[in-house]
Amino acid sequence: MLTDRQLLIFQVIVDDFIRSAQPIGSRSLSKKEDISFSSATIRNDMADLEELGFLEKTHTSSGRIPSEKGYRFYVDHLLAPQKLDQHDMQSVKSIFAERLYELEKIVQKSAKILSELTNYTSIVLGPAVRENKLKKIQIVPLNKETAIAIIVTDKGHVDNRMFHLPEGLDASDIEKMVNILNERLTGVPLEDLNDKIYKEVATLLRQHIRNYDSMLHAFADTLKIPSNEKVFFGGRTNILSQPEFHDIEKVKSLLNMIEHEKSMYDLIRKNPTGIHVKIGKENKNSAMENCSLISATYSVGEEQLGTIAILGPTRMEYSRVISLLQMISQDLTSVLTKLYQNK
Amino acid sequence: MLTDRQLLIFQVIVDDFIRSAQPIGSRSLSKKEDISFSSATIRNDMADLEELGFLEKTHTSSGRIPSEKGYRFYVDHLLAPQKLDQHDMQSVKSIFAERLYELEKIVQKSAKILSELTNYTSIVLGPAVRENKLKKIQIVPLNKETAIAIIVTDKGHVDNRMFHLPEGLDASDIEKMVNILNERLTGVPLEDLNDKIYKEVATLLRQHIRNYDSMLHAFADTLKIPSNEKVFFGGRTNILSQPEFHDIEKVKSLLNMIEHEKSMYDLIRKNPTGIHVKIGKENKNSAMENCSLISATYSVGEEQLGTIAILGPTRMEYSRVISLLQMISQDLTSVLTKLYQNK
DNA sequence: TGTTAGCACTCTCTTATAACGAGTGCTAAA
DNA sequence: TTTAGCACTCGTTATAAGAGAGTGCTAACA
Repeated sequence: MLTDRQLLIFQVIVDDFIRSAQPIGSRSLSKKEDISFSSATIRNDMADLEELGFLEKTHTSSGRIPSEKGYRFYVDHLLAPQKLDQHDMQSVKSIFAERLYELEKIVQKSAKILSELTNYTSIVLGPAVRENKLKKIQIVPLNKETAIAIIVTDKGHVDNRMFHLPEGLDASDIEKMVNILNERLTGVPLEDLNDKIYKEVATLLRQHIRNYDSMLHAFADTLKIPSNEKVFFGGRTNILSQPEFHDIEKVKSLLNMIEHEKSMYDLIRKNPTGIHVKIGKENKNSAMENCSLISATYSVGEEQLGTIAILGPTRMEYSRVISLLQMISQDLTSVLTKLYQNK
Repeated sequence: MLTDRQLLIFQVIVDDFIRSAQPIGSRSLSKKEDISFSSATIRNDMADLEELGFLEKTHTSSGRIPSEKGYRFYVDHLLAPQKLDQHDMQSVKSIFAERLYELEKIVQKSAKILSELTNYTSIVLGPAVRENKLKKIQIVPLNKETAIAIIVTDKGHVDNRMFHLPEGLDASDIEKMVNILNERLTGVPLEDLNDKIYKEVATLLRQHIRNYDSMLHAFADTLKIPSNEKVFFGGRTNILSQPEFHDIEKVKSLLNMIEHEKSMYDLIRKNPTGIHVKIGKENKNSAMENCSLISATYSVGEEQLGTIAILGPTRMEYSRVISLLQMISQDLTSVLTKLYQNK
């Protein structure tokens, strides 16, 4: 469909625009090293590329910029897997240099490094806790009225909830309850805990514990609240240094969206394993019209754990960002697998 | 020093500027309802007020705006304690409407409501965990190599750290250790834990536990890391809707500063009990030159727990914000005291 | 037939100029 | 002491002109 020359021209336009953020015209293109045809020839090809929907003009007599369709084509067909340079490699490796045992810390540091390297905003979803399996439950009474339930999962996540203690309960009741819960619920995924408690543990509890009913409800209720999966950000305001966002009005809705963690979470969560690129309006979100989102998943063994993503302008350094994400997600996966695979 | 008329003029100028963000001149002032003198008279008084440093001009023939010194005078001497309107009152009360047991949740909700009411940025410091006292320690082994230490404090704060298990340790060792730790350390403030362990618990541990040395170190090391006190924000980007921050370059450093939680923490932490107003350069921070920070503390009983603050432009609604903070900090204090005072 | 040179035209951006409006300081009169 | 009047200042807005970078189209060229 496209001639080699058209491909070359298109590639040079995209690369140049990603660098400069300025529309590029036939005359300046013709002066480039890699290009040996006249500006008129280039103009003809540009007209063709525009007709195909790969290029756009900002006004009738301006240079061309890539369209969303153009970026899509660029990402799908023209992206040579680029090698990261020395500095990028080192920075990524530095994430794992310290001995960090806590998943959250590793994930947080990844977000920070990633945003510093790219000058875009990074978003990292912590592991999906709901699918973690219960390792241990503990109940610590604080005073006569309240207690804290502490839940530890097999992946080392710790969650805690305060709840109201019914009256007339003594320490031995709580101890019994904790024992029963641990005996019966260890290994159960967190999302199924509530169900399981009512179906399998309730009758057992009834036999051993006074005031079983109100205690069970108070406790089970706190389990219902989904533990909010954590979202970590790096460089939330990096977007401000991109020239396309120099207008406050344009940034506002975007920054608001970034601040609202829940919506970012929803945006990224559902991805299947692998690297995904969403360009401009492909993100079904008006605040992100001029943004692209590149995401990668990380896992422990076969089990997909979380997602790591970069949010930047559509004019993003796709090649480099993809390489970076690929590398980090691989490293994360292998480190975490080593840490948590062996039961 | 100042005549009544000058005071009146000054007050009207400040109030008007806080509303409109526009410099105000003698002629428009003279048209105001409360004012019955000619523009020339006002001009003379304005000149005096400027000479005293309370007013400034943006250029030679512009109207006047309050100077920082002016705001300071306004806050110190002209601020009538204003009653909050119905809507504000209700919103504040709504923070405590739900039965929230967890301190963090309450504090988080306060930040949210506060930023929504004021359209400024709210910053709330969670309780100073370091001063909490140990209620219970628990160690949950995850696998052969790692374990999680869980620390519960008397204020219901839960902290957890992963650490490396030395080899050749079995379950009974850990159990013994936990028992000893709980026996000896309950009631000790978190910040003293590390010290106390080496001084008082070490010898005891040595007698009962194999491999005592490496275990103790691994464990005590994780305690050393100060639990980062949490900072909650509301309306991080609200500042963008203030006209004085329409210029991206001006906002950038400010937003960066807000994103860097540590520096915000340091900015607010040290305040003594009560309400404090820092205007413009009184905040020793160049990014906050054009901002004011109003902060209030909240407590449990006599013990000061945390701080709640509002960051806005120097042109802030001082009166209303102060009233709001006063009210929230009182309510927070009384609710939390009720929750945690009774041991 | 594909490529190139030339030319008229378009649109943005910058710069200069003038007019307007809100404000000021000063002087003199009430 | 207060007020009216007046000349002056400075930012803002509107308008016009010119430069610069680009385009599309036509005609010549290899």
